[in-house]
Order: sequence, then C-alpha cells, then structure tokens
Amino acid sequence: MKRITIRDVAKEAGVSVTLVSFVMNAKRDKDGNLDCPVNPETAKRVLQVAQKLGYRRNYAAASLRSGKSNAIAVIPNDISNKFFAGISRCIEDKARAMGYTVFFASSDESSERLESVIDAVLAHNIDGMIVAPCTGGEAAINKAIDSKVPVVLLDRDVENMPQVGRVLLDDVEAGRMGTELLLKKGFRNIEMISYTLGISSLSEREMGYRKAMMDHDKYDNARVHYTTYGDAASDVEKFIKNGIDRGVDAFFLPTYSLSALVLSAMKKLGLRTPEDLAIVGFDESDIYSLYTTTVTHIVQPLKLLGEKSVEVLVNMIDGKPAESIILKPELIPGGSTEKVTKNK
Amino acid sequence: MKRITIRDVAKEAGVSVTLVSFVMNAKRDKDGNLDCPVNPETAKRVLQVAQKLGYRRNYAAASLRSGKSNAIAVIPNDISNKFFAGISRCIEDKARAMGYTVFFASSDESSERLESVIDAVLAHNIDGMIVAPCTGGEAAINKAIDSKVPVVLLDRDVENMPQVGRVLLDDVEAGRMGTELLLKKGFRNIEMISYTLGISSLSEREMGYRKAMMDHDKYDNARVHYTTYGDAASDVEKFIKNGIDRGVDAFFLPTYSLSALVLSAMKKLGLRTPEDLAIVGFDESDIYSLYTTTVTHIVQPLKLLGEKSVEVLVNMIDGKPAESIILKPELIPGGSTEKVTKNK
DNA sequence: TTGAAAGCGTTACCAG
DNA sequence: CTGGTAACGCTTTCAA
Repeated sequence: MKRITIRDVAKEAGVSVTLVSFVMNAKRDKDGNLDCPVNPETAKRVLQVAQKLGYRRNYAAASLRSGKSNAIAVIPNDISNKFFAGISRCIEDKARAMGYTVFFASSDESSERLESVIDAVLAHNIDGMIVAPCTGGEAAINKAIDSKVPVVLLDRDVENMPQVGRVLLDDVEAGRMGTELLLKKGFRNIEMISYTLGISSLSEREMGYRKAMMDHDKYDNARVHYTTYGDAASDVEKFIKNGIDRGVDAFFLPTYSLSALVLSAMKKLGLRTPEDLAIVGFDESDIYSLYTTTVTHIVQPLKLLGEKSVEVLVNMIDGKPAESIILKPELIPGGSTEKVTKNK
Repeated sequence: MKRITIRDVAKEAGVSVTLVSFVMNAKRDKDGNLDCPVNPETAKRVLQVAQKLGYRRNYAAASLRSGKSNAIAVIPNDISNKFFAGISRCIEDKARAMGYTVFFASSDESSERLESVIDAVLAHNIDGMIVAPCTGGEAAINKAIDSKVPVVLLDRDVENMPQVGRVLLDDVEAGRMGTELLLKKGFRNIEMISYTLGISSLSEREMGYRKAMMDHDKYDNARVHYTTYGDAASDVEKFIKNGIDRGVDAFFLPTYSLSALVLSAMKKLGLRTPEDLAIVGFDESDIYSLYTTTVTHIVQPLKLLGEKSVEVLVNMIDGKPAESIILKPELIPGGSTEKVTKNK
C-alpha cells in the first residue's frame, strides 16, 4: 500500500498542497474551530479526504523543512531503574498529550555513553531533551545547548548551566526530613550509606542529613559510608555489622537500591528492624509494605516530576524562558522507625 | 552554531557530496576498513574533516530520501511495569549496538491508544516495531503491516498473523513448571488467580497449570479465579479467604502484580507461607527474597527476550523472513513451597 | 482565502 | 573511483 502524501489529498480534494498543509497543521481553538486562514468548508472537505485516504503526516519531511520533529528525548541513567521507569511513564503520557513522541535512552551513568546517546538523538532532530545527568556529563549536555536544543535537567542538578530548565526534588529537605524523624523518635547514632557518584541529589540528601544531625547537636555522631554500584552488596553488609558493633541504632538510606540492600543484609544477618536497627528508606516499592516490619520511607512526587519536566521543556521549545522547579518529598511512616525496648 | 551539512564537509574536503555520503554510510568490514567504493585515502580525509567540523547526519533528510530512519519503536503495555522496564533496557542496549535509536510508547492495554501510538510512530518513519499486543490490537498492528513496517510480537501472541516475527516465553511450560513443583512437594488443592485480559501469555500459563493438574489426576481440584487490574486488590483478598475456608493449600500466580497482591493480602490476613498457603510467584522482584519466607517464583530470560526481539526485527528490516522464537522459563526455588507440618 | 514554487539535507541514479 | 543532479514530502514565502 503506497503511502498517501499531502499531494494525493490535495488532488482528491481539488485544492492546493498549501491548503492541505494549512489544515493539517491547524490547531483547534476553544470552540473547536480550525485556527487557520482557510475557508471552513474547504477545511472540512480536506479533513474528510485525508481521513478517507488514510493520510499520515511524514514527520521526516516536515522536520527537514521546518526544523521541528515533534519528538523529545528522555535520557535517564537507566530506564529499568524503578524510579525512572515510573517517571518515564508520566513523561510519556504528558508528552503524548502535548503532541510529542518520546525517544528513550539510558546513559548508564557514563559520560561517554551519554554523549553518544545525545549525538544520536540530536541527529534525529529532536525538539528538546529531558536529562538526568551523570557525573562528567556537562560536555555532552553543552553539545545539545550549542545546537540550540532546549534541555531540562531532571532529578539531578548541574551547576553553571544558565540556559537549562530544572525539575528537581528538594533533596536537602528529603535528607533532613528522614533524619529528623529518626531523631524525634529517639534514635541517636544515626548513620547514612551513599554512593560515590558525585551527583547532586545524593550530596544534597547528605547535606540534609548532616543539617538535621547538627540541629539536634548530634553532629559528632554523623557518619556517611560510601560505596559503588559494584561493591554495594558486600559493602552494605560490612557497614551494618560494623555499625551494630559501634552502637549505631539507625540508618538513613538515600536511594531505593541501598534500602533494598540494607533490608537484604539485615535479613541475612538475622537483624530485625526496628529492634536492632531503625531504617528510613527511599522511593516507592512494594517491599516497604511487605517486609516483616513496614519500612518508613521517603517518596518523590513522580507524576509531578514527570509532568513538570515536560511542561518546562515544551515551554522552552515554544521560546519561553527556562524555569526551575523544586518539588517537595513526602515521608511515609512505617514500623521501622518505632522506638521499642529491645527484647532479645 | 549553524548545523554542519554534508555539503560543508564536501567543500572543506574538496570532494563531492556523493563521496561524503558514501563514506558516512560505509560500514567497517572485519579488518576495520571502510566497505565502500572510495579511495581509502580520500575516505580518511573525509572522515577527518567531518570529525573536525562536528558533522552530524540529519536523519530527517536521510529518512525522507531513503525511507529508512534507523529508529525502531517499542510498544509495551506499560513501560513502568517491572517486566517491561527490564526488557526495555535490554532492547535499548541491543538496538543501540545495532545502530538503531528507540521510540518507546505504552499502549496501556487499550486498543485505541495502541492505534494512536502506532499512528504516531509510523508517521515518524520508524523502520520496525516490537509490540506486546493488547486485546483487540489486531487492527492497529495490521496498519503497520499494511505500511510494510516489520512487526515483532513480544511476550504475547496474536493468532493468524503470518507476516510477524515472534519472541515469546514458553508460557505453557511456565504454568506447568510452577504447578508441577507444587504437586511434587505434596500440595493438592492448588488454585490459580489470573486476569481477564484475554492475552495469550495468561491463557497459556493457565493451560500449563491445567495440564499439570490433569497429569497428576487432580483436574477436579483445578480452579482459576479471575479479576481485573482495578479490582485485583480486593478480589485477591476474597479469593484467599475463601480458598483457605475451602481447604486450598497453594496458589499459582502468573504475574508479578498478582504475586505482590497475594503476599500483601496474606500479610494483612495474618497468613503465613508455606504454613497456611504455598505460593509460586512470577517474574523477578526483590520481594521474593526479602519476604519473611523466600518465595518460589518463575523468571523469564529478560535479556534474551529483549535481544532476540531486536535481532528478529532487524533481520526482518533487512528483508529476511520473520522468525518465531520461544524461550524457556526458569524456576527459582524458595521457602514458600516447602511442605511443613502445620503448627498453629 | 487560495496557489505556485522554492527549498530543507540526504541518497539514488547515471555518467564519466 | 568520482561527481552532477533529481528526487523524497513537507512548510514557507510570496503573489494573486
């Protein structure tokens, strides 16, 4: 079946290709009328013919001529990661509603891969991109900016980038909030485990943790253990064993993966929460409600993060200025932070 | 910064645009040599100039002229769903390695949305698509086939579609395998909970379940409870309560979401596995190892499913015939299927 | 309100 | 091996 072009529609409707193009690009105003300089009767006929023939716009041609592709790229570090998978869906829905199709590509926390991914999507003339930058990703992002492609930073900030939009979590508040709860509940030796990734979200969650400890005059007890993706499983177990020996009574975990690893290590070591160790986890997961004791955790407003990032991006595509939006985390209380008298 | 075109490169290198096009499209053969009818010296110079100028191919133009876009579409029912998120990542990696960029779009189990999504990606001239079809999605998929766009069915089959590729799990075997284990372990009143989605994977897992029950002369005990996404939470709880009353000693769950709901309901009802009810879950999740008792579950070879679907699709794009590939599930044993003497 | 014609950057075709 | 040139289907002037 040969593909129907604008020309076929024009011929069949007895009008020029220009008219067809006008009609196909017209947006409907609030009254449902086509907003274009075309006789409504003619427009209607064109629409009918297009429908009848099964016309489908060729974005490649449109993009070549106009420079717009009606596609955006979304580049998380890993699409299969729980947090980004959820947010991606929200981005996708919002983008579709606004008339954009979405390219997805994972940067895998590697600046080389980020650069190659950005090269690829730029070659496809995308109109804008939403990126969760990895360490060292500045150069790649600047490539997009140099090509005048609007960029929105999601989840992680990069400093000294004036022309980008931002949709971030108030990570300092998230760290403070989690730690504060532990302190209020009477825990004292609260430590934290984090990754050496060098991304803003983690360092700010750490700042929040330190801030809360300081506010409660427990700064001397503050201690952060660092690990990497590869070593996390074994490191976490060590941190916990060692922590228990030193009298640590609570851990604040700033990511879902660390939370899961801690629960796993505790199960393996035969430790219970909150009796042996209180826990504040991060992000949403079934395990928080299904674990032997429900786990207190901090959730991000996924839907809002996704929708806002698309809104900010589309505004930039439309020539409006880049906005920065900071959203608030929420604390979901569970049994893992209830102070109990230890009964062996 | 003005975008560099093939013409700029040609001028700078002192050759024709044709030559540049040849060089930019040349694949490297096994010796690392450019496989094209161009003087190696010239080719090298062109490559250097392109690099220096920062040339980036404009896929819109290439696609318009050649009909190829080097992009494929992946359309699961929901990208945020654990199973598809994992598989998507594998697809993405494989596709990138083979030179393709990936559009993602969720069909949301709705044939209307599937159709609109397929329209959108076809308008972007994608070279092929990988789809997990929802009920009633035949028409939409035929649209792609009519446009001569290769289609690979992933995870779910649709009958009477001769021209499509298929990469599926041996779902009958998965159902049989899980049920068989329960029977071998001595459970007798084994029931199943499923969705009324009308998709092949679920109905085949059910066939496997029934097959195993029949093979062990327990067919009279076979019983499948159906629910929908919306009602699942409350229905599952009812099924379990009711089942316990009727002496059901095990449930086979054919999806991750049902497995999680069952564990959740059991926790709420104060039931333990395997003491009160044995469980075989589906797909991978942290909860299977973190639940009070580890949970026996069936896993799909995600990486293989993803990679194979890309391979089959790219072969079809290259004009080779459509293949059908059926992959084997694997059973991960846990504590939830160990027969124990019930001690109240 | 309508239409003719000029490209957008590539690749395909045909000559040399 | 190399180069000229005509498309591809659309949007965008510009003119009627």
